[in-house]
Amino acid sequence: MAQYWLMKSEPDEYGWDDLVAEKEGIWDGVKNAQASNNMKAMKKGDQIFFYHSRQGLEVVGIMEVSEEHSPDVTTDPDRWVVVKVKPVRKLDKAVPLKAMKQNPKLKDLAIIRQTRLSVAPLTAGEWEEILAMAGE
DNA sequence: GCCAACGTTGGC
DNA sequence: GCCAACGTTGGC
Repeated sequence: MAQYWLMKSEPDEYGWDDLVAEKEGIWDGVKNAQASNNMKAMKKGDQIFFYHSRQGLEVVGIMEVSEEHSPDVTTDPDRWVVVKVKPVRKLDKAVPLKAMKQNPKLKDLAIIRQTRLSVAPLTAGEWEEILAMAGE
Protein backbone atom coordinates (compact mmCIF):
# COMPACT_ATOMS: atom_id res chain seq x y z
CA MET A 1 0.00 0.00 0.00
CA ALA A 2 1.16 3.47 -0.76
CA GLN A 3 2.53 5.53 2.07
CA TYR A 4 1.30 9.07 2.74
CA TRP A 5 3.43 12.20 3.12
CA LEU A 6 3.20 15.91 3.45
CA MET A 7 5.70 18.31 1.94
CA LYS A 8 6.01 22.03 2.53
CA SER A 9 7.11 24.74 0.22
CA GLU A 10 6.89 28.49 0.23
CA PRO A 11 4.67 29.45 -2.70
CA ASP A 12 7.00 32.38 -3.40
CA GLU A 13 9.77 29.88 -4.03
CA TYR A 14 7.90 26.95 -5.50
CA GLY A 15 4.14 26.68 -5.25
CA TRP A 16 1.46 24.31 -6.45
CA ASP A 17 0.99 26.28 -9.66
CA ASP A 18 4.70 25.95 -10.45
CA LEU A 19 4.47 22.18 -10.09
CA VAL A 20 1.39 22.01 -12.32
CA ALA A 21 3.10 24.18 -14.93
CA GLU A 22 6.15 21.90 -14.93
CA LYS A 23 4.07 18.69 -14.90
CA GLU A 24 6.87 17.03 -12.94
CA GLY A 25 8.94 18.69 -10.25
CA ILE A 26 12.23 17.90 -8.57
CA TRP A 27 11.97 18.34 -4.82
CA ASP A 28 15.45 19.64 -4.05
CA GLY A 29 17.25 21.75 -1.49
CA VAL A 30 16.04 19.82 1.55
CA LYS A 31 18.86 20.13 4.07
CA ASN A 32 17.49 18.39 7.10
CA ALA A 33 18.38 14.91 8.25
CA GLN A 34 14.87 13.88 9.25
CA ALA A 35 13.29 15.25 6.09
CA SER A 36 15.98 13.64 4.00
CA ASN A 37 15.41 10.26 5.64
CA ASN A 38 11.72 10.57 4.91
CA MET A 39 12.47 11.27 1.28
CA LYS A 40 14.69 8.20 1.11
CA ALA A 41 11.78 6.13 2.37
CA MET A 42 9.46 7.31 -0.39
CA LYS A 43 8.34 4.83 -3.01
CA LYS A 44 7.08 5.51 -6.46
CA GLY A 45 3.33 6.12 -6.34
CA ASP A 46 3.28 7.32 -2.71
CA GLN A 47 0.75 10.11 -2.20
CA ILE A 48 1.87 13.52 -0.94
CA PHE A 49 -0.01 16.57 0.28
CA PHE A 50 1.44 19.85 -0.98
CA TYR A 51 1.41 22.43 1.79
CA HIS A 52 2.08 26.14 1.33
CA SER A 53 4.17 27.53 4.17
CA ARG A 54 4.76 31.16 5.15
CA GLN A 55 2.18 32.39 2.66
CA GLY A 56 -1.10 30.56 2.44
CA LEU A 57 -0.54 28.14 5.32
CA GLU A 58 -2.76 25.51 3.79
CA VAL A 59 -2.75 22.15 2.06
CA VAL A 60 -3.53 22.91 -1.56
CA GLY A 61 -3.16 19.72 -3.55
CA ILE A 62 -2.10 16.13 -3.93
CA MET A 63 0.97 14.92 -5.75
CA GLU A 64 2.69 11.59 -6.02
CA VAL A 65 6.23 10.28 -6.13
CA SER A 66 7.17 9.81 -9.78
CA GLU A 67 10.80 8.93 -9.18
CA GLU A 68 12.48 7.73 -6.01
CA HIS A 69 15.38 9.50 -4.37
CA SER A 70 18.67 10.42 -6.02
CA PRO A 71 21.57 12.63 -4.87
CA ASP A 72 20.82 16.34 -4.59
CA VAL A 73 23.39 18.06 -6.79
CA THR A 74 22.01 21.48 -5.81
CA THR A 75 23.28 20.98 -2.26
CA ASP A 76 25.64 18.26 -1.05
CA PRO A 77 25.07 15.11 -3.13
CA ASP A 78 26.87 12.93 -0.58
CA ARG A 79 24.46 13.98 2.07
CA TRP A 80 21.11 15.05 0.70
CA VAL A 81 18.63 13.66 -1.79
CA VAL A 82 15.89 14.78 -4.13
CA VAL A 83 12.72 13.03 -5.24
CA LYS A 84 10.65 13.69 -8.31
CA VAL A 85 6.97 14.40 -7.93
CA LYS A 86 4.06 15.04 -10.21
CA PRO A 87 0.75 16.73 -9.46
CA VAL A 88 -2.28 14.49 -9.07
CA ARG A 89 -5.00 17.04 -8.46
CA LYS A 90 -5.84 20.18 -6.61
CA LEU A 91 -8.07 19.84 -3.55
CA ASP A 92 -11.66 21.04 -3.91
CA LYS A 93 -10.89 23.48 -1.17
CA ALA A 94 -7.58 24.09 0.51
CA VAL A 95 -7.27 22.97 4.13
CA PRO A 96 -5.78 25.72 6.31
CA LEU A 97 -3.37 25.02 9.14
CA LYS A 98 -5.76 26.77 11.51
CA ALA A 99 -8.50 24.22 10.80
CA MET A 100 -6.08 21.31 11.15
CA LYS A 101 -4.95 22.62 14.53
CA GLN A 102 -8.54 22.72 15.70
CA ASN A 103 -9.19 19.14 14.67
CA PRO A 104 -8.45 16.78 17.59
CA LYS A 105 -7.85 13.90 15.17
CA LEU A 106 -4.90 15.80 13.73
CA LYS A 107 -3.23 16.79 16.97
CA ASP A 108 -0.30 14.46 16.31
CA LEU A 109 0.31 15.82 12.84
CA ALA A 110 4.01 16.34 12.30
CA ILE A 111 3.65 19.90 11.01
CA ILE A 112 1.78 20.85 14.17
CA ARG A 113 4.12 19.09 16.57
CA GLN A 114 7.30 20.01 14.78
CA THR A 115 6.64 22.97 12.55
CA ARG A 116 10.06 23.11 10.98
CA LEU A 117 10.02 19.62 9.53
CA SER A 118 9.41 20.09 5.81
CA VAL A 119 8.87 16.47 4.79
CA ALA A 120 6.75 14.36 7.11
CA PRO A 121 4.89 11.06 7.05
CA LEU A 122 1.13 10.92 7.57
CA THR A 123 -0.99 8.03 8.77
CA ALA A 124 -3.82 6.79 6.56
CA GLY A 125 -6.23 8.16 9.16
CA GLU A 126 -4.71 11.63 9.01
CA TRP A 127 -4.74 11.52 5.21
CA GLU A 128 -8.44 10.64 5.18
CA GLU A 129 -9.24 13.30 7.73
CA ILE A 130 -7.57 16.06 5.74
CA LEU A 131 -9.34 14.89 2.58
CA ALA A 132 -12.62 15.02 4.47
CA MET A 133 -11.82 18.58 5.56
CA ALA A 134 -11.27 19.48 1.94
CA GLY A 135 -14.84 18.40 1.33
CA GLU A 136 -13.91 15.16 -0.40
C1' DG B 1 9.27 41.86 10.55
C1' DC B 2 9.74 39.34 14.74
C1' DC B 3 10.87 35.61 17.42
C1' DA B 4 10.63 30.69 19.01
C1' DA B 5 12.18 26.19 17.86
C1' DC B 6 15.55 23.45 16.39
C1' DG B 7 19.66 21.82 13.79
C1' DT B 8 24.48 22.62 12.98
C1' DT B 9 28.98 24.35 13.87
C1' DG B 10 33.16 25.15 16.19
C1' DG B 11 36.02 26.23 20.32
C1' DC B 12 37.48 24.16 24.22
C1' DG C 1 32.43 15.00 23.42
C1' DC C 2 30.11 19.03 25.39
C1' DC C 3 27.70 23.12 24.84
C1' DA C 4 27.31 28.01 23.51
C1' DA C 5 26.75 30.62 19.41
C1' DC C 6 24.86 30.97 15.17
C1' DG C 7 21.77 30.19 11.09
C1' DT C 8 17.42 28.78 9.15
C1' DT C 9 12.62 27.83 9.12
C1' DG C 10 7.99 28.98 9.61
C1' DG C 11 3.95 30.66 12.40
C1' DC C 12 2.30 34.80 14.01
